[in-house]
Amino acid sequence: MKPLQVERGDTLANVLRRHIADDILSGKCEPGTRLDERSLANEYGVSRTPVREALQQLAAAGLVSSKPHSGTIVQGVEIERVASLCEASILLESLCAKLAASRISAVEIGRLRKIHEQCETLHKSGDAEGYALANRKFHSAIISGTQNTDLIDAVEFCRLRIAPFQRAPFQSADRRAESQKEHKRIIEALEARDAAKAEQMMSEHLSAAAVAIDDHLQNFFS
Amino acid sequence: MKPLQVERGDTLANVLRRHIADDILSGKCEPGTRLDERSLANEYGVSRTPVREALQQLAAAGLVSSKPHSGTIVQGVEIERVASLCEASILLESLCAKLAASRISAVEIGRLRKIHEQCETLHKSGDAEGYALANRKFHSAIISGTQNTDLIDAVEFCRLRIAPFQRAPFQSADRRAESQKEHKRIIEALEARDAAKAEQMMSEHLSAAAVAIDDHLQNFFS
DNA sequence: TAGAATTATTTGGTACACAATATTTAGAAA
DNA sequence: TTTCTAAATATTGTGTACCAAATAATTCTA
Repeated sequence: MKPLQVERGDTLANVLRRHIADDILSGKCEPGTRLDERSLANEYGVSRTPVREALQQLAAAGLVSSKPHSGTIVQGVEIERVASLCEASILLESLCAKLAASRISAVEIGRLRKIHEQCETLHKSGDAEGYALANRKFHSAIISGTQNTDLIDAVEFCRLRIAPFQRAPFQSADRRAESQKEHKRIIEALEARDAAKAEQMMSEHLSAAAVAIDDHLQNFFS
Repeated sequence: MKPLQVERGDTLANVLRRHIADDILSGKCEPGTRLDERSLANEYGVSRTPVREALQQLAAAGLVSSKPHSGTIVQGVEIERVASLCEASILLESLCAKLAASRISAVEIGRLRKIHEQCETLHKSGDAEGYALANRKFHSAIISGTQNTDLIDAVEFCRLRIAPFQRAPFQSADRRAESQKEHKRIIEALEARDAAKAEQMMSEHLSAAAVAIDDHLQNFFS
């Protein structure tokens, strides 16, 4: 039974949501896993009520899918769906990179550089999980650079869904090294305020990532 | 007490969510209105549980905002936020139009034309509410034309938030007439499979809509 | 073996109680 | 009067128990 702590101004349901979301994003809960309310309630030592609410929030975010009376499962790996997710992500994030080129602040670029350095350290130390996490931060930082909360929300909404599939490719040090080079080019384009180049670089980066994800899935299903 | 009917394979919470969402989108619940659970439960003759779940879903969609222990209110009219919403919507839907130009099926174009005709009828009969609804369908049809469910979800996620503010401008017959012309040009671009033009036309159309929305809000606050 | 009927299990919903917190109201002090 | 503090209030958040409804699993029959 895992102990939970709720800060003031927060709710148990929210804590649960984040906890379960972490388990999904970090791969502890594999896609396809059934999440039944009673088990989770027992596991965390709470009643069904907050568990239900947490699951509904996750369903709204698209991390799990639930059908009335037949429970909720972690969003599954349907290979053509991943392709669709990758395409959406490429389109949306390229758009963000283009926009961010003219809007991201100097402070934010500084933060971006710092994240990039952290990525480098994690890559060299072989911490694939850590790298995946830092990579997410890197992309979020660029999306935030658009300075438009509603655009940010929409794009993050899409990114959240693809997150569970983005970890796997980073197990490969080669892919991490490639990714680092691509990140560097993106930062340079942003610093140069070159919108077209930032868009182009982001598109190429995510296309490469998409290929890596697809590769991994193909291996998985053979 | 409003009677509710739940279809098989659906839940009361979902029915409630749609009902409340309609009330918000149609302007029956004005922005800023407090939605307390007990009142809603009494109003619909149900218990608090499904009401809570419906409200949480609406919060996830961004139609209402809720803070722990202090209830949920219909998302308010902050004028700079509307501008941000409009910009996000312009960017995302233009992207969709560009993509849809090469992907939308002939059947879908047919459906689009039909919706366009309905819009024409509603416009001429002076039914502003009906026009606003049909207008939403028109835009959704184009977004769906991208054939990418994840992109569709992300864009609709943004569109849902702006919906409450898009009704007002259509009170003006002039704006409806302009809108119709713009819609026509968009359809023609899509039929010609001219991606650049479809993108351009959609961007201009939504920019004009954004100006109309802003105009209306300025009048409202003076 | 395939299909139909039955059972089991899980979710969806109701009702009620109580705890926790934000908000408001009233009161005390400056 | 004003402002800060403290109690009162209302609403949300969570727990418990129970039942209904629907799906999933199982058994039985043809």
